[in-house]
This record gives sequence, C-alpha cells and structure tokens, in this order.
Amino acid sequence: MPAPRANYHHGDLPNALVRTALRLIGRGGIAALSLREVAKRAGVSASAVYRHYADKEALLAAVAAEGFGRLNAAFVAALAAAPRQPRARLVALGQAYAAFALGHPEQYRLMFGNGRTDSRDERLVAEARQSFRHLEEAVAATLGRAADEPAVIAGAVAAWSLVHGYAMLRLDGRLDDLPPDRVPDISRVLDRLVTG
Amino acid sequence: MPAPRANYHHGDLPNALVRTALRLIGRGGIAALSLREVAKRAGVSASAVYRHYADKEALLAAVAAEGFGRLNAAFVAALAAAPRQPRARLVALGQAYAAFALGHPEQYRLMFGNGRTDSRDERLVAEARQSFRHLEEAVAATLGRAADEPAVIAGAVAAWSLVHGYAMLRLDGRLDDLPPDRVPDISRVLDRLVTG
DNA sequence: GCCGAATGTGAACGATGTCAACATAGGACT
DNA sequence: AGTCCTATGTTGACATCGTTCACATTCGGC
Repeated sequence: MPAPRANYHHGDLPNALVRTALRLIGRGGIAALSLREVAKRAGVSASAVYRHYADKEALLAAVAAEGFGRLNAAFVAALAAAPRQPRARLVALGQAYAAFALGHPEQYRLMFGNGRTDSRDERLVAEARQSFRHLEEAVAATLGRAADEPAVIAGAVAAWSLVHGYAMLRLDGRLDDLPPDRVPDISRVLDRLVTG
Repeated sequence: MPAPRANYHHGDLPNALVRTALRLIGRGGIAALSLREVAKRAGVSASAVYRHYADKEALLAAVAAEGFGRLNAAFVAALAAAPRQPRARLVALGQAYAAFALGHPEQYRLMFGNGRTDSRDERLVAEARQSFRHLEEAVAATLGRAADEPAVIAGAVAAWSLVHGYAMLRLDGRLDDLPPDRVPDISRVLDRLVTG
C-alpha cells in the first residue's frame, strides 16, 4: 500500500522511512532491503531520502536507534514487573533482552552484527549506552557494589555477552542442529551465570 | 598483483578465490567486497567464478568454512598445550576461541552474523558442527557427565554464548565506551561462568 | 504578497551480481 | 595421432543498486 499522498510534501518523511524500512526488513531480511524500495513504499522518490539521511547506512542507523529505544522500554517494563530481589531482577532483564532479540530478529541484527555502530547517529549512541547502564545497575545491585567497580563492569560485560551470544547463536540458526527439545532456553542459560 | 597467468586454465581457481577473498576482506571488510574485485585480483573474469560457486554467497560460505577449519585447528592446538585439569582445558578453549575471533575479525563475522548459515556448503556445516563438539566434550569433562546429557548441552550452549557474545561485542566496538583499562579480557569473563 | 530555505522530482552515472552465447583446453577413446 | 565431450574460461549484456545533480514545489517569516 504505497498510499499516494495528496500533498507535494510528505509531512513526516523521516519517521515514515524508518517505519517502512522496519516493515520491509521484517518481510525480506536486511540484505534484501534497498533504499529505492523503501522510498517507493513510502510513496516518495529515491532521492528524497537524502534530504533526511546522509546515506543508506544512516537510515539503517535510525532503525537501529529505534530498536534500542524499544529495548530500553522493554527493560523498564520488565523491571517494573519484577520482584525486589536483585538476582531475580537481573534474570528478568536477561529474559526481556532475549525476548526482544528473538521477537525482532532482523532489527536486532541491525542493532548489532553489521560492523561497528554508526557513530554519526547520536540517538543510536545514547540509547545503546542506556541499555548497558540498565545492565550495569542490575549487576551492581546483585553484587552489592558501586556501579563503576571493575568487578561490576566485568559482571555486566559477562552478562551482556552471555545473553547477546545466546541470541545471536539462535538467530543464526546455529543451535538448530540440537534436538529441538534440547535447545536450552534463556533462563536455563542464565542460571549458569547467576548461580555457580 | 593480479599475477597474469600463462595458461588459459587457472589450475586451482576455487582455492585461489577463497584466498583472494580472504585477503580483500582483511583489507576492506565484508561489506566492501565485490565478486568482480575478487575475480580480477585472482586474474580471472567475473563469470569464471560461477563455474565453481553458485553465487557470491556460496563463495563467502567457502571462506567461512575455511575459518571454521582454522578455528578447529586452533582448538586442537590449545588442547594439546593445556594441562590435564578439565576446568583449565575448558578455559583454554575459550581463550583460543576469543583469540581467533579478535585476530580474524572479518572472517569471524563471516562465520557468524550474516544471517543463517549457507546450508548448501557441506564443509561449512561439518566444520561448524565439529567446533561445537569440541566445546561439548570439554564441558562434559568439566561436569563429569556424558556429552548428551541436557545439563552438558546447556553448559556448552552457555559457554559458547558467553564467548561468542564477548567476541561480537568487542568486534562491533560495543565495549569501546568503557574506560580502556576497564575492558575485561576474556579470562576475566570466563571466570564468571566457570567458577561460581 | 515576496523570497529564501526546506523538501521533493527525474534523469543520469558508475558499480554490482548474474546470465547467456561463445571460445579454448585437456583427457578419453578409438 | 585424431576426434569429441566436458570442464573451464571469456565477452557482452541486463536489471538493480546507491548516489548525485539540476530543477520544481511548498512553507514560513518578512
């Protein structure tokens, strides 16, 4: 539904492009996404995109930033619903993380895995940093230490690594060889880290 | 050095293409790699590639397979040099894994992260499976259980997730925000998993 | 109502992955 | 040795892609 618009001007092209890109990515994956297709679906010529994004990569960075925004929202929601016990809260974060990654595979892959972050996009940098801060706080609470202590940083990196690696392996189908009833879910994997 | 060849036939084009692709990837990254460039550097026309690989993705799958082969060789070497104690051997595997990933960033990214494995490449599938088996065995020895028990599978998945996630986060520059002296190295992260 | 800035258009360029038609080399069989 | 089949390589073409340039339209402030 390219939705022919009446006006010469679009109204909110930047957001419309991000939403369109997101929809197309969900259909055909990242590799199959073309700038021209996004523009056409948004009812606009290809070159119009360049009024709002420096290039294709910048548009994808905006999609990634939106993803980190949603991830952070999911974190906040998970923490609100979680019990008070620090360890349980950390596990809740990990579960929310994995649920997001497995629920939005292509966007998640855009947020990671496509080479380095596009540091031109300030929102992307800020939202990504915020995600890490959520993790750090939960680890700090679990260990009962200040957030900037080396042990806390190491713990947060370990937790992030575990959950990110698990998500990536599953998204890439790397665990599909396992008997389906043997693929451990994220809780089981998290237990290995949080407990001994 | 496109090395003009005397003969009409090349001799060992398939391997030459993989080696050339690997070299170019090391220079400019995966995204910048073009089939035509690989062919030119190998001293051959672009369409000659299609006599040996179904398409660009198939060639990249061959490069990935070669990577898994090298990873497995690194595993074997690490195990040969490691002490007898099961836990130390598991850590040695993790270190060898991280060293490979950080030492060959682009090839590692090709082995993972570019969507699902190209299952048309049998060698790729076999080598990847072998990598996981190494891990499984080390985890089984550490836990003192049989390799196909659910607890061992869960442990192997957890170990792989941790080390793969760590490598990916570092490759994507996601840990570059941290004060440089605070970026935990792989041993420190592994400790969190292997000990309590 | 005028005018500059913001936003959108269309045509064009070079590069890319892929394919079809053709050329050549090399080995098997006589 | 000569013949033919097949594997391998080449040339030229096509559609598509990201990107740019010159131009058109609209909007907001004066």
